[in-house]
Amino acid sequence: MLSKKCKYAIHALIYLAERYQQGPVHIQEIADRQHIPKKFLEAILLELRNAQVLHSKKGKGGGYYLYKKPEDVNLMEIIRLMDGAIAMLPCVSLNYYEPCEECKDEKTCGIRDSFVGVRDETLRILSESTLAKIVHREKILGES
Amino acid sequence: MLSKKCKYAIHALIYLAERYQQGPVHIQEIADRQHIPKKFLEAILLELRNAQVLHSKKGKGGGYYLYKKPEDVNLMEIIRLMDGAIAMLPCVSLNYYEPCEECKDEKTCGIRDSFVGVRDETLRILSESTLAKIVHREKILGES
DNA sequence: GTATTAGTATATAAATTCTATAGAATTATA
DNA sequence: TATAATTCTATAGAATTTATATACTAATAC
Repeated sequence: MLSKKCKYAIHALIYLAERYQQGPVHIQEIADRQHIPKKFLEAILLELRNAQVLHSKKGKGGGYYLYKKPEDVNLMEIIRLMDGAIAMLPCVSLNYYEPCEECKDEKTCGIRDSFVGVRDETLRILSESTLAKIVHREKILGES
Repeated sequence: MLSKKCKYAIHALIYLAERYQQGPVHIQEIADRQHIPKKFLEAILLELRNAQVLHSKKGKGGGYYLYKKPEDVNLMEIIRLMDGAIAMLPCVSLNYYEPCEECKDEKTCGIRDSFVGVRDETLRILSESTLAKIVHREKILGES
């Protein structure tokens, strides 16, 4: 399951994607509209800024705004930043690889293949899911 | 990521699948061979017994043994028993459904579709991965 | 220079995961 | 029937992660 942190991040980013190139948005506004504790949201947005997904502007009229294009930010990236590995086992993770303690020998491990398959399908779908597509989808669903 | 509990369960079940229909196996033996804390393993095996995956025999000469056929136990089932939902969001879980707090309206939610896709692919692969196939795969990999 | 806003550091609450302790109940067998 | 072997039960607590709150600092616009 995704952590709350990750879900908050996704919703905040969608909110900002809907306002792409319309200037900075206050943390407080995002917090209010998406029902996210403000201080928790600050930490989340900060991480996203450090990852160059967002930029921020301090002082009056300041706030956060999407730096990357909405079509260049996808769920795979967001989840990795917030929750870390997407794979179900450390030994099949591309970005957070670690050998399994329980596992004597990776080459003769009978379960690895299954989890490699799950990982690949998961990454394929999540990387195709960009903020642009999500915003577009919500617009269409909202109209019908 | 799978919990340790779940990984322990998978390895214990593989161990028992390799000894299917060869009589009860001691907890201690499984614990030693798979490097699992004995008391933790006890709790795990108990759950699997309550779920009718294993049966047990008490007293001298007792132990645990696989009750279901190895071809009828798959990773999907084991993970659900140990860790609960497999889906990444509660609102797309088949067995552990809950509405998302963050979500105002499921019908106009732009991310649901992606996670439904991930869930379906994951379940497909995991449900195809039976203990029988895993044991068979390890045998082949071990020989080559 | 004052109000507004993000940024930083730290504390703490809450929940989950993992492991350990102690002993009761059951069974085989000598 | 006594003994040893084993599962079963209950509970406690350590360790880790997740989530939230408090208080203050730094930058910016006007």
